[in-house]
Amino acid sequence: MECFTGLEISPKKVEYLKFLFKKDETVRTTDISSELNVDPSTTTKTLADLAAQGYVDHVPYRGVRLTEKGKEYARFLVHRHNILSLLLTHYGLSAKESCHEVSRFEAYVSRNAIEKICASMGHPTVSVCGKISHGSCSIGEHS
Amino acid sequence: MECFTGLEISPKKVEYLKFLFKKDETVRTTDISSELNVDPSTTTKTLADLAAQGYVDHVPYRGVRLTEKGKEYARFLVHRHNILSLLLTHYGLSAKESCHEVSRFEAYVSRNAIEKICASMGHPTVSVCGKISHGSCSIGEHS
DNA sequence: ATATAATATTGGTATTTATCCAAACTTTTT
DNA sequence: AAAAAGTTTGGATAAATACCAATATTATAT
Repeated sequence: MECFTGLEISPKKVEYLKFLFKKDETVRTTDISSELNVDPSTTTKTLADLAAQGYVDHVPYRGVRLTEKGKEYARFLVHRHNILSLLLTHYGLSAKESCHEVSRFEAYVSRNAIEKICASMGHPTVSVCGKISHGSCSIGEHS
Repeated sequence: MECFTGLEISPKKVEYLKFLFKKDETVRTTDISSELNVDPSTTTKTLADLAAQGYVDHVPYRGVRLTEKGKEYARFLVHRHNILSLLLTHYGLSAKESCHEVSRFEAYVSRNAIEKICASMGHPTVSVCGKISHGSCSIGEHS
């Protein structure tokens, strides 16, 4: 557990995992493709990478789902997105702007930074892109 | 003037321009290479790209310097770095951490966001990585 | 002023991330 | 079972980054 920096996967793969987390069930290649606006063959290939890294289980022609590791990681990814989006709204960006802005750079923000920002904000529970859970923070960890 | 989004150049090129801006004179390939820890041949090639995009003038075997466009752009790049670094220190990151963290994602933060953040902070004049000038903001523009 | 050293560029190659298309394959539907 | 829908494979491409070896240029030293 908790042995990740937040920088292990590429920007696009972050989107895949966040989507998978949101769906919380077995998802089909086409679902991902239409959500992310990429060719199904691109999805298949990306899924192969994510499976090789242990984030998803992919059964060809059947579907994908997050592994336990993938779930834990995706929980962090969503949390990071929410914290950063919330942060930007504190500086005059609209909810939509913040969310969009964050999507561009979130993959490069470390877990360490997010934990500090989150703590500094008092572990907020609501963001502009949805509720915030703290399962990936010090707080909320089943400790 | 001011017709850029802040997203026109890649992360590594941002570093080249910031360095060139800092030196503020003709710089040699080797200077850049040792600063950025890349092979001189890599520098030469990157410089060719930057020249093609109009940010630098490169005289082979002689050196590089920013064009006017490059200077204006680099001014923004430095400003962006400073604003973001300052921002992170407000959330419990040390100066060094902030600077390092920001270096990873700054290339993906838009000018629009920076202007809003800067305004929201009251156009601060000191950051953790140096003084902040506002030549790339609404404020400070010779208007 | 010329050999040598230092610096820079070119050409070739590689990796990572991301993407598409066409063809082949599997599953579902009719 | 045939057709349609969905998925995967194979082949290609592009951008960003980077290295090495070879070549070219400039500077230095004698």
